[in-house]
Amino acid sequence: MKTKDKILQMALQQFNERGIEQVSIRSISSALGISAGNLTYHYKNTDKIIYALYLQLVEELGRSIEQVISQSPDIQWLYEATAYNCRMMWKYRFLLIDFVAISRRITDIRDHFRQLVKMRQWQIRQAINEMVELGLFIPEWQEGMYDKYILRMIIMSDAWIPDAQIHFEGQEEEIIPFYSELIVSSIQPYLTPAGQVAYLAVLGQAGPKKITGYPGIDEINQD
Amino acid sequence: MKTKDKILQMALQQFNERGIEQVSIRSISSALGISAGNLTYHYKNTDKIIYALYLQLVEELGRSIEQVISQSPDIQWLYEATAYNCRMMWKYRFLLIDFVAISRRITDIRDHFRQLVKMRQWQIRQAINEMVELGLFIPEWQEGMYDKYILRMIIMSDAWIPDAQIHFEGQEEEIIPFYSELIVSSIQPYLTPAGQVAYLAVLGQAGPKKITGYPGIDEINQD
DNA sequence: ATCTAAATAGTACAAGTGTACTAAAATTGT
DNA sequence: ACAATTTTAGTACACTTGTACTATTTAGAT
Repeated sequence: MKTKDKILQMALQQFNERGIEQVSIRSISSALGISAGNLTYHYKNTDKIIYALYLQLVEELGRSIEQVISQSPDIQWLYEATAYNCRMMWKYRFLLIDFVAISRRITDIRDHFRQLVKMRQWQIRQAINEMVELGLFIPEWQEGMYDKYILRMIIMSDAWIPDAQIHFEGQEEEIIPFYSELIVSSIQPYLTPAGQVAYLAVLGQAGPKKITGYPGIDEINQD
Repeated sequence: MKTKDKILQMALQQFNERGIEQVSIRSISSALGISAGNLTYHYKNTDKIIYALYLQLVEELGRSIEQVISQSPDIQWLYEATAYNCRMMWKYRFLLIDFVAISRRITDIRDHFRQLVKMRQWQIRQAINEMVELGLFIPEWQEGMYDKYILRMIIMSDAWIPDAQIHFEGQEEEIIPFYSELIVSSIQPYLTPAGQVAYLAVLGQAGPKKITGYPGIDEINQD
């Protein structure tokens, strides 16, 4: 593996584990057993590394969109797209955890991200429109109803990561399925009876119906 | 005003404007025109200041809960409680923007916050149960439906701040009403017809029905 | 008025950071 | 084989940060 890739790999690991403030050119280089001078040859500073990793994330997200845009959307598709997105977000979670700080330092990222969100909004909107046609989603009975829903969904799809970081400790394997399902479950009240059936079928094969493991949930239901 | 309070005030301002990494004992003290040595006399380091500000937030949030817990919940109550929370969150927004970084540095905050979330979950659960009794919310027709909803709502009530920070620039006055309504609007599909009426009545007096201003929303609806 | 504690200023230090620079080593093309 | 380029190591510097410490001023109590 090229040094340049090894740097990105190690940087990603350290960013995710420690947060961006605790990672420096020296911490990465010493972990890799290379000199700091060598690292600065490849990446002038940590901001350049962050930017490179951001581009990686965008590319990986884009790849999923291409894959998925060909077929016509259904509940299964929605679930898988969400799960895939969650996995990618988790892989690059430091970006979302420190996103405001990062976007303050690297304004290119903020500008690009804004575009990305617009694209995602548009794509989800198209998918919902199609699924209304297909009789899976109920028609929009209040103006702006689905726009708001989409916005909440997009915010949620970034926000679960800080939440997971705070409330889960250790048990990493459970995190992705838990939050994937939590996010997808927000569609439930917008489904037609036919959509409900499809949703439950997907859930039946993919995940549990009851959320457990999240600290606090179980205690609520005891009484 | 006591120096100790002036420090907190200035620190809050700088934290919100620059993010925690860009604020130091020296930046605060020089802005106040006092010596760094003096500041360390009151607060040993920035972490102590952050913790003090966190306690302030918790106290202000708690005050709203007390006020509100006496009366029986309705849609109006839900809206006002949400708006009040949003205002408080925004006032201490740096805490939520950098929450993961902060909770890594000050583990007391993380532990306390976990408790706080549990409390909020429980309170919302009680309120929803009551509003189901009152015929405003539909009965829970799927196991765990409201638990998931509550969790999404709580995540959202912290997550809108980073989103606002990225997508809004300048126009601060619009932010709170916009996101308050976005959060509250998530209840809509869970309302009974009677609940709908109450919800629309509250909206009519408090905010616009259509979301505008959020970059991207308007473009979606052009076609 | 004086004694004591609180509050403030100022200085010094060790540690860490990005940056710039030089020189050696490795790789590549011809 | 050799020249040119890329890659690597190492060093030095200016800057910032938290921390510790001393000395001075201010305020309050008796």
